[in-house]
Amino acid sequence: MKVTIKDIARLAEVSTATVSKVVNGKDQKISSATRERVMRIIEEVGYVPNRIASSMVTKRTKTIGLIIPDIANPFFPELARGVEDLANKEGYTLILCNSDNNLEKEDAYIDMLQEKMVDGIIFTASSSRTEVSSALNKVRIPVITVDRDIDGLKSQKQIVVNNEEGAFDAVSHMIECGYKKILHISGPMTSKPAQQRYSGYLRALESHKIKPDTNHLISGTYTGEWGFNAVQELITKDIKFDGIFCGNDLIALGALKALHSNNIDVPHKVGLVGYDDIYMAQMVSPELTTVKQPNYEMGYQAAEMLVSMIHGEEPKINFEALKTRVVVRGTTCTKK
Amino acid sequence: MKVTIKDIARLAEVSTATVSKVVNGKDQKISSATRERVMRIIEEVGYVPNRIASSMVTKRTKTIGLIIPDIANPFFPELARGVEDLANKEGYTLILCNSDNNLEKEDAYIDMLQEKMVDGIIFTASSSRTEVSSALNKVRIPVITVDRDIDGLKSQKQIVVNNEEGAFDAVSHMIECGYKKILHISGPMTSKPAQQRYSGYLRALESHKIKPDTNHLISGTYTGEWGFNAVQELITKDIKFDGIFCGNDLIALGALKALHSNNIDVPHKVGLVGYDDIYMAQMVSPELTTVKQPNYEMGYQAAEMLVSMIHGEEPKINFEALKTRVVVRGTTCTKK
DNA sequence: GTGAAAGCGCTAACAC
DNA sequence: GTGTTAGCGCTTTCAC
Repeated sequence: MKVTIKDIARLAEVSTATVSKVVNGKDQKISSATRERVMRIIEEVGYVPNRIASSMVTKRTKTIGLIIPDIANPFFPELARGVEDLANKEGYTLILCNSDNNLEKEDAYIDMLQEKMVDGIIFTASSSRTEVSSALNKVRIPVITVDRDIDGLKSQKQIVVNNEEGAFDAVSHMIECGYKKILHISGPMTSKPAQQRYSGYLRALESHKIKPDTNHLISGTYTGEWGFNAVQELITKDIKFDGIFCGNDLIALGALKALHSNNIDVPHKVGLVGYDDIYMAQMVSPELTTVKQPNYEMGYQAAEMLVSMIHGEEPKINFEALKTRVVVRGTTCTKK
Repeated sequence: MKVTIKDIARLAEVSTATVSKVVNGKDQKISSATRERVMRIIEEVGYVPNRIASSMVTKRTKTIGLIIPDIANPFFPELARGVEDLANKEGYTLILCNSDNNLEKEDAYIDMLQEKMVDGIIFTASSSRTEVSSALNKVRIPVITVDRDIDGLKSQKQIVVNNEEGAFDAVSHMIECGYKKILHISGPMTSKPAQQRYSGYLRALESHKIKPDTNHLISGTYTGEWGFNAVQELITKDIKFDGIFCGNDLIALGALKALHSNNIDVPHKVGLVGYDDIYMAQMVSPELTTVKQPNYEMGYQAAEMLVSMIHGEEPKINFEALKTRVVVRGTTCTKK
């Protein structure tokens, strides 16, 4: 039989109220004699407070939910880690949900998290979500969206990165290196970041007076396989290019592999730039030039914002667009 | 104000017991007229059942905890994904905890998970854990250890892979390719898997009558940086080798990078084998020969086992050692 | 088929 | 400083 606060109270010959106070550190008014006695008993019998029961009365579970497409996608572990670190620091616990970019799964998780009475939700909407669902709309707890904003989500708080600018900087860098025919292998164009990176790419070309190629945009999925296949096809179809700006690092790594297997010299014949700066970007050779996304920070700051909302503080900022940075490594310049 | 089961009962002019039954599908004995009325009201007012309150009485939270060293380490996302998939399928929710290989953090999480009344825990012990802590010992809910077993954990159920055999197979493969001086760059030798892989490595050499080099074992951490540095040092110190068996893929990828930057031809001059078969192993060129760890399956099966224990079924097996498989790719053979 | 009522383990207001 | 007590929202037994 589980030992409860009543057992401790009985054994220590105090009331449950007293035990509750010492367990929760609200023991300024408890004499140190009783405090110590209570603590000794707790230790002796191995009492574990039931936070579920506390939650019943406090209306706080000290739990937050994180909904992402897929933790196995290298973009998300760091984000998740950032969230968990802040959560842990603030005494919160993290429920992890993988939506697989599936709207129904997303909605099911949103409902479930609310049933479990989480105090708030951090949410990376799937790339296919274009508008607010009814599940999302009836949420009455704080929600922060990360990386991808959702049109029409009322009183929305969000953490995003400046994708347009990041892409602009990356492509400008490529142009300055001297690459002339730069294509863009992107992720699914339904996703906001993909759209934004694409506009940044276009703006960079424009501002350098370069007219984009007819076939400049090749859109697919955010995977290494896609990057590999896209480049293979380019080569098969004999489409010319001397630079590729990729929608993310996975695509770029796949592209790099395809370039290598076709004996195309990177960076001398073709320049290659990714996006995200995942761990692996530095583990290939040549190392991948990419746009550093502050993934960990996004998670951490989102959690920070969420916790402050949970505590009832209106966050100073509703919208934080974190800065990206082009990290020049071995797949660009050294040039030509 | 939150709407509760009482509100629904009042609005539908039934008792809370009836509402409870329809919400939980125990409505065989409820007339379809009332059932539908109740469901309509629930829908109309947007009632969300409070599972915390149910948990109070059912003593079930339908939540499991997962403690791993670090979700940002590429080994764990797949494992976590496997756990979450099974959990979700069975109606469980996953709490994610990163221990950073820190025993205190681990113990704190163990306590916390119990306070939150999770129904069970899946646990990858940190590489520094050599014995059962008191926190771990007073756990009264099902625990499954994954990947790393813990000496002395009573009534332990575990999922591990056969590390010794995996290493044996990998090194045998290298020998058969013709590599003669094969070194082992390992992770921390305090960790069980590291020890087991090392014995597999030794056994393979022995069984092929090869005497290990004086400097054959170079142990460090499970990171790409370590692999890179280890190889650099080997080269600086002018230690000869024509094969490296690495403790994991990260180390191998780092090693590959160092080999490339020193213009050492892989696989013709040096053969290289990793361990784990992380996603990135196929994204480098040449693609990495490695030992496939069924990470996803480990997570999935661990969760399966855990759920069956939660349901009170003694699992048929207490100990499941999953098979590994050598995946021959571009960093070995093609030989010499 | 449906409802009344007890109680899960805890906190917080208030009394003493 | 410490105790009494009324719930928190739900499930479940048992009676009708």
